[in-house]
Amino acid sequence: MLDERKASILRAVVEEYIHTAQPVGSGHVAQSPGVEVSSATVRNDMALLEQEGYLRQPHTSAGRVPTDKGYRFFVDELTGPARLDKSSAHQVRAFFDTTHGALEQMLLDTTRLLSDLTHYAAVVVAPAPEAAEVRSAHLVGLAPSVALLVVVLANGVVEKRTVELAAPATEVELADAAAHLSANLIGSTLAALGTVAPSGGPAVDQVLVAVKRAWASHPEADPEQVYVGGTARMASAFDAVDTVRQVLTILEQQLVVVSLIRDVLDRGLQVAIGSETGVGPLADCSLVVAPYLVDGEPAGSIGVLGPTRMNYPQALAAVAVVSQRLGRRLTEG
Amino acid sequence: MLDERKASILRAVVEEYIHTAQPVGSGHVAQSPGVEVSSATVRNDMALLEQEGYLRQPHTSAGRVPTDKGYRFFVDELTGPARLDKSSAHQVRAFFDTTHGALEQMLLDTTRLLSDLTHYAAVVVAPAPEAAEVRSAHLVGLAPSVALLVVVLANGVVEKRTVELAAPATEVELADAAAHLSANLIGSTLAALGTVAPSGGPAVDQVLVAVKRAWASHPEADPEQVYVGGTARMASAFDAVDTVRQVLTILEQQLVVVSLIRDVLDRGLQVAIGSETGVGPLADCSLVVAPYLVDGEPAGSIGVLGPTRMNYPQALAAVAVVSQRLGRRLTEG
DNA sequence: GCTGGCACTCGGTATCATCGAGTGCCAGCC
DNA sequence: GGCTGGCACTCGATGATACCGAGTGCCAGC
Repeated sequence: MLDERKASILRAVVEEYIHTAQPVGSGHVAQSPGVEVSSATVRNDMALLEQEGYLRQPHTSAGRVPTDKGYRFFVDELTGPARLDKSSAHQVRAFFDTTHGALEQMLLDTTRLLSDLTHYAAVVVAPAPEAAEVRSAHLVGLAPSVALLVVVLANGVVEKRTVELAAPATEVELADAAAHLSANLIGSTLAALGTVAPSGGPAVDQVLVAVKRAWASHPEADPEQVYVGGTARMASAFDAVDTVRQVLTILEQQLVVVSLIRDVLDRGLQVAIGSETGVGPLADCSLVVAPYLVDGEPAGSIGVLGPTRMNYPQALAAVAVVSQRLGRRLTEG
Repeated sequence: MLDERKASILRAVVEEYIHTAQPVGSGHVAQSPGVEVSSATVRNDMALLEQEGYLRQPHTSAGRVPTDKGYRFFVDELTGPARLDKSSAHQVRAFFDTTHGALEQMLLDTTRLLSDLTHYAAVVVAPAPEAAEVRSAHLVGLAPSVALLVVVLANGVVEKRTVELAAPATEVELADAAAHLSANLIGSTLAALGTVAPSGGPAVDQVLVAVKRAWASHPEADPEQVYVGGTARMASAFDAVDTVRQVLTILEQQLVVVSLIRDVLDRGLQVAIGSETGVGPLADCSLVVAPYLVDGEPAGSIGVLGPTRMNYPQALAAVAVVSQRLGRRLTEG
């Protein structure tokens, strides 16, 4: 696609621009290691690279800046699998060795870790509760005809739903219904809730119907819990306050974030660059994502959001390592 | 403290500055309703107001800007209890009439509501779990010597702790321990957990000891859950991207936010202006807070964080109304 | 004690020249 | 043919200069 020299020149432009955030001129590129030709030759090639859409000139007679396509080529072809530097690797290890407590807290802390590693904003999508095995189910009365369904999953997550009963139920009836639910659900996933058979007793069945209805009406009360951290980093990444505002607005919409990440993963990508995200306000942002596996199955995903001129090798390495360690940690339980 | 005319002039400066974000000159003030003197007189008074610390001149021969002390006087003496405008009041009512589902989601949505009403960032501190009555307690085995303590509170909150057992326990032993806990806790608060007496059986007692230890080591795994919303609004409030970054950094530190709010309330204040917050990076921010009552008892608090030149009457009204409605909604259950 | 008048300040804006990094192009060299 | 040095050109950034006007402090007078 690109001959070797053009590729080297593109690499030099991208790396320099990531470093300085200033348009890169032919002189600098000619002096880069890996480029052994004169600035005039570089100029010719840069003009071609611009024609082919890899580079862009902010103004006539300024240096060149990579386009999304340029970054894409850099990420796909010019960047090998990178390793985390020593201190970062140590930081990751220390984090997963010492982290403790509830899953939710760990996931939130993981956004901090990722953000510290990369200096960009970080997101962590929690494991889908549907995938985990049920360990126990309880029904607790809160008011005469309001109960709370509490389901404990094997990974330590607790799911709950408010259940509005058609008629008041006694503690005993609730306990019977819970026992029936437990008997049918333990060992399978929450998805099996829809197919639980009636138990026989009318009072208990009334409760079961209400439980099913409560579940069906909010199957995803946590539509896919997502944790966001390091948003303040976005303010360092851009100097236009309006860009910052737009990006923050996106990050506040959990639904958008989740579907964005899912979409990127569904396309088989690790990185979405600028307009590839499909989200207008993120035109100047790139997203690096990775799923994490629990018990060998994809459970959730993590990601890093930064400016398009992000340090891709570093971000990719950080996301890869953290997703792997997080998966391992959650598999251990 | 300030004679009537000076107060009127200060009011005019504050209101104008809140509106335009530009230093206010004597000419504009003289034309304001409520000020019936010439600009020369206004100038004299403004010089005095500056000497006394209510106003500040960004540069010689520019207009005046209120100081923290100026805002403080405005808030304390010049601003009566304001009412929410019609559409906002309607928005609040509609929100609390239609909101449903889990407490957590409601509190998160409340930050959206407050942020929409005021156009500033909003925080909601959840009710302290210690205060709520226990409705049921369960112990679920996750691994041979790991169990999960799940406690359902009367307000629908579910508290959980991972419990590391000294020795493996059977399902029956866990159930016995849970029954013992339930018997001792139901009707009182979680604080009573520390004083639960042994049950007699050694296997069960082993579990009880582990439960107490788990609770004691993370009494506040949710140190005081806090929800933050509308952070993107901070990017509209300031034009220095660095100020935005600093404020966001603060908002990301839940502990800081919680203690800040608590501190303000402890001082008996509704509003903390600029340096009154005691947090350096918030020198250009003001915080408007209010507690909300559940069953007549202070349960949690809500707040709005904006620039010092915020619309105080509006923010105070919004916070007052929302805290009241939220408390009522949570009291109903 | 308030006001109109006046000299003064000084930040913001516009104009203009300069500078220099960077470009495109071309003739010449290997 | 392809690379290179050279050259004229572009144009954003920087800085000097002037100007404008909103705003001030002060003072004499009503």
